[in-house]
Amino acid sequence: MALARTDMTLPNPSAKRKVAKPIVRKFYNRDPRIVARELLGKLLIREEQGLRLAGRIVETEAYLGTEDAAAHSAAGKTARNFILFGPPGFAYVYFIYGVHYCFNVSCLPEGEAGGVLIRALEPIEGLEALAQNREIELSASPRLLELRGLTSGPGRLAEALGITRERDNGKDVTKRASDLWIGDDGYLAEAIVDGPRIGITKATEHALRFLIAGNPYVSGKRPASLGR
DNA sequence: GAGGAGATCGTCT
DNA sequence: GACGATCTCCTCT
Repeated sequence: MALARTDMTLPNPSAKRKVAKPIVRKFYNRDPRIVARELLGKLLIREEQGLRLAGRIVETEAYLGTEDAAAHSAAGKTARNFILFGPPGFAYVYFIYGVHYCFNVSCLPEGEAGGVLIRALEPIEGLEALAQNREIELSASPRLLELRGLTSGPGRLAEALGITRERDNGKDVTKRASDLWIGDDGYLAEAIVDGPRIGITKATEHALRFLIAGNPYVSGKRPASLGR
């Protein structure tokens, strides 16, 4: 696994970017392993009251269907996980450890379970609002470590974007009309690495975690060179 | 810097 | 009643 680079530039709001377009549903109508890999570099966007919060997806995990012991869908369809068995391109949000929400996107055709967990984002737009949602006060010129704490982890990014089960479970992320959607601004993730999923106890032998090599905003243990 | 434990509650058996 | 796709704080080295 590649170590994170430390010379990564901080988000530059004035940098020229293409306008993000929603990703079509057929993108999600594929094997979660492919979707998880190709979602890297895309934008997760929350729009509310004329304000846009956005982060670039830098880390994902694929969860397969009933054959994947670590997936919520392993035991079959339940009141909680029915979104995973539905059509592709819909948000599956669940509450974990009594504290955190986690955001997934459903994959595969209706009737087949599969999903991709979004594990980490690189903050791109609405940094102050993201920090406010996390109850973190950013300094005037925030350092990498401050920004990293906003969205490096499933629970953190959900909190930063104000994602909850009540509000977002079942939302269509292929439609801009949703206030939570996934867009493509043409960014291409150059180097992608994979490895075992983390935070699980079953089916740990599969390399179903994908991340952009060298991106400092991924979750997990921070590289020693980044400091505490 | 690394590792461990507690928090806290929805879901499933 | 047990467990969990996490995070944060505290202690130890």
